[in-house]
Amino acid sequence: MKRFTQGHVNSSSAAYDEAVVKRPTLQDVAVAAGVSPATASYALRGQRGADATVERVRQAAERLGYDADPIARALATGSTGTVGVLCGSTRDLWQQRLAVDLSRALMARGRHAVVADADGDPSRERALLEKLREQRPDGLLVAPLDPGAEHWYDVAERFPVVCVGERLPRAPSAGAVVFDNDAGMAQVFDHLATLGHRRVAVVLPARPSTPDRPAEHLVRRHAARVGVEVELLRPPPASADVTALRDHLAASLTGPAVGVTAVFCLSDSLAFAVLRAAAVRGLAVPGDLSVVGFEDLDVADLVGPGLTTISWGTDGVVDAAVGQLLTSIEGETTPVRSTIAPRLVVRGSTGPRSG
Amino acid sequence: MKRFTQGHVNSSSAAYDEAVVKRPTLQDVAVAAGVSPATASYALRGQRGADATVERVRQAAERLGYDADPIARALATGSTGTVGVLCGSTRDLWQQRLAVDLSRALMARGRHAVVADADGDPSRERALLEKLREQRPDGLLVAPLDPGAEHWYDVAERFPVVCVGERLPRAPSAGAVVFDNDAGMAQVFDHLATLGHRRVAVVLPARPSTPDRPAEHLVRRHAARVGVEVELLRPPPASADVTALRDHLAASLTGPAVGVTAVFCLSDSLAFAVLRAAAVRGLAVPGDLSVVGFEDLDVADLVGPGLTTISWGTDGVVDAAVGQLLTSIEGETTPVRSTIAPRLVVRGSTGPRSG
DNA sequence: TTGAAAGCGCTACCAG
DNA sequence: CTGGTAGCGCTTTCAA
Repeated sequence: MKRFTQGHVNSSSAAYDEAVVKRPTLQDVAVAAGVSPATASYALRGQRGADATVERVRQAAERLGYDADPIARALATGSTGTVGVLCGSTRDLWQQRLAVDLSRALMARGRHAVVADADGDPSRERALLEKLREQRPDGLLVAPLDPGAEHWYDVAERFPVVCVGERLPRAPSAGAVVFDNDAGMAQVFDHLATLGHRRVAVVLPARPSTPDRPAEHLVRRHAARVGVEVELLRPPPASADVTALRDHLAASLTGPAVGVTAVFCLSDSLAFAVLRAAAVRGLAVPGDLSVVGFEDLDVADLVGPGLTTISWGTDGVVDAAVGQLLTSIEGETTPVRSTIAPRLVVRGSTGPRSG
Repeated sequence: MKRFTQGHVNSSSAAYDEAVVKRPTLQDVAVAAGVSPATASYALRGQRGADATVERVRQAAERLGYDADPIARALATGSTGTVGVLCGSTRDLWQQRLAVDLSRALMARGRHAVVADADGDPSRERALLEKLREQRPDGLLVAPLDPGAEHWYDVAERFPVVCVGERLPRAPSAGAVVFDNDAGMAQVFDHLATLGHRRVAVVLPARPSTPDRPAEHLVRRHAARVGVEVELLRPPPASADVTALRDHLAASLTGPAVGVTAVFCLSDSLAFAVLRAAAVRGLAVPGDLSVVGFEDLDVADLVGPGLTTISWGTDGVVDAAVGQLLTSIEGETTPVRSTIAPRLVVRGSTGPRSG
């Protein structure tokens, strides 16, 4: 068994344990190649050196199975290659997907992500932000629970930050990837109005502090434009629990939202909850109730049936976010905004009380 | 704007830019507290020192807003606090969930995860493993694409490794969290047989190299036990694409699997594909076809309808995996095995050609 | 109980 | 084109 040691040499009788081989260092490579550490360092990074020397160093490194210690490199250069990803809640399938996709994209670009999940709790969001900062990331990608919070300002002043799905009003220096909600809602309301729906419920995600005024405003404007009556539903943040949320919505369906023929949800996870609520109430979807989601998860074609959604092209979001962040890390200072365009995916929604 | 610098002091005219404040170091704290760096270091970690001294150092640190640089600490101690998580494919919703849950659990335990996703490609699995190793993680958590691959041996010899969902036959020193497939399949076949199904198709996940003999064997044994005839379906690895997989299975439904009344899928993602295939063929689920999944995703209650599943308690998996890994990192050398027990979740599956 | 000093492995300056 | 060397910020030994 050949095992490289890490850490202090004094840990156990390492030097005398033939099973333990010290991991080769740049020093070792330099000696093996008959050059100085400096030369070896430059050579391996292709920064300078005569071709012959570079080749010799490369061979030596290869032979020893050397590769640079990223920790030591990070300490020397001050850049860790790490990007912090902070999610509001990976219970939300869209964010879950976002988190893994961002990880993958970052790794493909030679960096690595450290994902933190606030799990719906704003105070945890704050704490995790602190933890991520301590890791000295090169930048931060956030899908905030509470975009209006004060702490984003400090963070954005110290690290390149790109925010996904929102703007950070308190942190003008942060980049952002936002959805063209205006266009998306236009499509949804046009669709519903065309089908003949006159009264629709709109389910807004709960916000820990700042209620989502802009979204609310857009909803009202578009509803008015196409002449449909809206009933705003705001399930409390507490109902992150699946059944609690379902029951809350089921109650709404017999209360404030009684008689609506369509429900427009501002996230797919909310749409799922509405589908569950409809099942509880014995309402057929899309027969009795048309349900529209505002994302487009892979499973959207299976649930329901007939969940119509807005697709925002996740790939575009990931590319834009990672792209922005990396240029920002590489020195660009002016914050950028990318906007993602919507595309309506109709899956068998119908007009009111038809089949 | 007050921005801490990272990296070499010589980068730009840092010293003369009043907007830039150098992040406080242990040295600074030591000076402020009137002690040596060594004393400060010990004091902050509560390792030694007179109470008064410790308190003084604490105050100084607090006042300066100091917190230790994890990079420097990692270099000095040889332990990075990082755990590599390598997933076979986060396209699979179960693994996607696993990845984020592991990240969360690790962070809660004071470490952080770097997740890599092989995305269904065994050669990428190998490459990513290499990348993760270079990060000098304290340990590795893997959900392998190809458990039989050679490279697991080397890795397991050099790092604490815990494998979830499988054993690594080539790496006896690795820990494992496995599912009690025997019990799970017993439940599934009992269930189907009780409902009166006589002929069921079983969809096995494609393996890049080693075909999953043990699973196949279990299937045959349990099928024989309850007297049902099985038709094994192995969609090719190439059909990772959603529609390709669906079409492949739809073809099977009119080919080898014609006339089956139930389909048992060894993962929920496969079950989803079967549901799509059934839709293509115009088969009602669970009326014409009962579908059983071998995981229990959160959305399982919505798809279908009536997807019966085996629940493996994700929390248990995560706890076991992280627990094993951390004790292994902390010095325990003997590999552990945890086994997760199954629980059948029946959602409206029916007997053959009934309603 | 405290401190001086030697690393950890690499990068980058500056001189040769 | 190359090499000495001074850090990066922390931990840990060993002596006081």
